[in-house]
Amino acid sequence: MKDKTIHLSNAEKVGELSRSEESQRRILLAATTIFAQKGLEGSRVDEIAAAAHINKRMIYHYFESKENLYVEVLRLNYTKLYTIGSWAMQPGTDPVKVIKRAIREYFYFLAGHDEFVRLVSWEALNEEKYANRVLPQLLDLAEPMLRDFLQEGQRSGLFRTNLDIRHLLVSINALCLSYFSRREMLQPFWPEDMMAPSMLEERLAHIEDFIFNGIIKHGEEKI
Amino acid sequence: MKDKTIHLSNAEKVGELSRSEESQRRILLAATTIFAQKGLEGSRVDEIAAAAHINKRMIYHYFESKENLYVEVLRLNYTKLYTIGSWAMQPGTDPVKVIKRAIREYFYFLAGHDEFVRLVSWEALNEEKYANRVLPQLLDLAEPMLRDFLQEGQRSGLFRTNLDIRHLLVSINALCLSYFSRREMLQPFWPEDMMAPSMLEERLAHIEDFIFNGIIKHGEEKI
Amino acid sequence: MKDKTIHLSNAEKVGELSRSEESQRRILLAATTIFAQKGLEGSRVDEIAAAAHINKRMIYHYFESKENLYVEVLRLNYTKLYTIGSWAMQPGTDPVKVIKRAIREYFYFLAGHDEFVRLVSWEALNEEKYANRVLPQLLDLAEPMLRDFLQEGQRSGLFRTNLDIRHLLVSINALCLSYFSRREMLQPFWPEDMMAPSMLEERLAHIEDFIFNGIIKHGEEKI
Amino acid sequence: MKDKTIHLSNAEKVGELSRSEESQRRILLAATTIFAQKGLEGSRVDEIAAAAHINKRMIYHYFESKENLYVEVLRLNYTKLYTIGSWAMQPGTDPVKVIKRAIREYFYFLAGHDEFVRLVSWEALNEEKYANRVLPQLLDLAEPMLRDFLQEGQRSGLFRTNLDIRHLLVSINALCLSYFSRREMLQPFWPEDMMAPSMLEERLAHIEDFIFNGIIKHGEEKI
DNA sequence: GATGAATGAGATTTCATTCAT
DNA sequence: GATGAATGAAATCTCATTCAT
Repeated sequence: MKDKTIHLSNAEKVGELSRSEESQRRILLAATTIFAQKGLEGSRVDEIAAAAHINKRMIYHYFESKENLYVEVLRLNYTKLYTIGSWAMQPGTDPVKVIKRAIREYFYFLAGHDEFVRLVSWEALNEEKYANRVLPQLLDLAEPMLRDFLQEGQRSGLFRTNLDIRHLLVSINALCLSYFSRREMLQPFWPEDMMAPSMLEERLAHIEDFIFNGIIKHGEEKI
Repeated sequence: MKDKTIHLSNAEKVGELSRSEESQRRILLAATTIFAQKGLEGSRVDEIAAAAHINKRMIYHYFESKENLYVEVLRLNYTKLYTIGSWAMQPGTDPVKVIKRAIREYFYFLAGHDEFVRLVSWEALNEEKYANRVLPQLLDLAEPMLRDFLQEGQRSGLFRTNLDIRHLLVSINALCLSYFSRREMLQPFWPEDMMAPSMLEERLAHIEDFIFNGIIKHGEEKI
Repeated sequence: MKDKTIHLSNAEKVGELSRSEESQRRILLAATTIFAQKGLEGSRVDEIAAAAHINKRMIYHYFESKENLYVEVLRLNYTKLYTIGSWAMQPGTDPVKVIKRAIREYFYFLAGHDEFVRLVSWEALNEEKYANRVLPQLLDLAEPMLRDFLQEGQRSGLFRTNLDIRHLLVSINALCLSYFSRREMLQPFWPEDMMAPSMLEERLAHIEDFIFNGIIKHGEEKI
Repeated sequence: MKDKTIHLSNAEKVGELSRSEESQRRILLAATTIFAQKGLEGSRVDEIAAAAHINKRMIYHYFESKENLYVEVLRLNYTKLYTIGSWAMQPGTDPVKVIKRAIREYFYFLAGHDEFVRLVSWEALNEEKYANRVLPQLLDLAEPMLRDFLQEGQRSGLFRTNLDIRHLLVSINALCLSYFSRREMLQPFWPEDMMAPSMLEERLAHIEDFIFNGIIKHGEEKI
């Protein structure tokens, strides 16, 4: 009951999950969907149990409380990004290509993981109360990776020297995330489904353009 | 009870509010604070009544339901932005200055209205369910203003011709808003209080820089 | 909600209780009966609400939790003994009469307050966990009274000098209380209803006999 | 499953217990501790299973229900007193010594068996509901023994003739038991740990003093 | 218009017990 | 005989809403 991470039983290290592990995974998946949709307060344990096809009692057996389950959902989903991250930030010869690739990976991760986008948004409103039980460990893991990646970008002379990396990261993140997190509101103004491949590529192109060029016609600057 | 907007009674058009109007205003202010903090689900009618120093029954008298009160809170706060907006988007001779000024106004509006930032974020997660009862009217009012403003920007040759205005608006909004909406998470990485005047100016400078220049050193582009 | 003691409202200092006070009193009376019967764990809030003819919600409104209600029940009932106590330990000329009178009062208090006997017994098993939230204040009030009473007893030469007052009190209490607290088990061995007046007098006589042939200096007996 | 007393299997009448018997004994011991501490309602089957290092299912296998297990715990522990009793009530030449010895044995049995003290107290509050499933048989066994013992006391002229034996037994029991059952409450008023050998002897001395200055015919004392 | 008391429906959590292996 | 997973019923507690004055 102490250690909530799911261990594979000896018998079946590969592939198959024990009955208990399978149940826990079902609960986590159902809870991810519902918490992402309705937030911690708005979600009902009954609903999660029904969606997981399991008796409500088992949720308390495995996760001790609704709140705790929520934290585990965060852990599971935040970890996914970390996993993608290690892949996305691989070095390469062309620094522009390297950064474009990282942004693309991140963007499509968000496109493919609506629950993640929403969980992150709930947590922003929760003042990261629950995420803070999970993030420190993940950041410890991710930080060296990210640091190397950024240093490489600077060394290669990609970033203008007067650019504050902190602000840059906040901004890139904002450009990617907001397309998804505000979708409900923006969709009416869009020519077609914002999740259509062409629209996604369009947004990504805009982001790249925006990042690499700014909005002003070159040669016309007079700031 | 149909029309929820507050009309001044004939007797006191100027300045003073009747007892009833005063109560309604107190409720709306208290509700703004609490809904902004905890969202619709997370807020308690009892808490709002206590904060408004009014009997809970009165909330139902004036607003009929918690949900309805929430919608009125949205209306009140969204209207504030509209009011600022008319001022921020005034034309001028220098198109760069005009747009910088608009961004600055918006940025400092957000800086000064944490409740607005949060209400907008809750609504994004609510799939704009409640905001949709309020936004159409406001957008009808705001749209011509915004359209004129953007056309002026394009006519003056400020925006690169291949720039999609929709994306541009989404991006500018994202760059401004995310600094505030993710503050809780970012603060630990910041050198000082993110709301300190110097930090706000720094962020604004970054946004302008970002918008007008992109991240790459000019002359080095090879995309 | 802070102060759980029941204050009479200004309007009706004498006799009548306000609606709210009446409800609280009904809850406390019902809870006394049920907690005395079944203990904290064994009692159901639903049952108490039904017995008090009130909505369950009000119990939480007035008392915040089942546990807290239990503590207030203890306070109410323990206070009764304190009230009796001030009357029972009045001084007099004949020390033997004085002490007999005190014992008689205590004994008949127990006889008439089965709930008290049981509440005290539950608390003994609860390791006085809840009583400890109540007793300190009551003991502070009762102590000087008791101290005077005992000193008077000693000054008058009633108690043998080698008698440990602490043990004496424990013993007198045990002799009185056990008749009631073990009644269920003893009744089968008794000739008639243990609560019948004659049986009560018989027990009291035994206790006096037992005590006075124990605590009095030999040669001074005049019972 | 009808007869809940534990029979030794033929194979191992002496010393060793079979696996099954060992399990049952472990359950009974764990259950004794926990039921004594928390009572029937307050104890959790899970907790007992954990304490007995056994699967919960086995408790149902051997004892059918929690309630039934509780009864068996009572049987086991009440039997202990009966066992001691036969030893404690041995006749002797000096009737005063005989009775003092019996009281001492009983007193130290209680001192050494906190679980017994508590189980007896829970049962008093349960109105002997569960004990009644166990006591009749034990009393049948114990009664002749006790009767002989008391008759011997009377024949030898130890008890004053006007003494009601029933009351006397209740009183002696109360004097011994209350020291332990009210310990939690009394301890603060005691000079040192109430279970310290010296304190126990002090209490026993008080009891004897109390009893013998009470029950013995005057003029015959020779303590 | 204003208030304090009350309520019913439903939320989270708990627990003795049983199934399947 | 033994085990881990599962369950249904019921407990405590919560909250938006309404009654009575």
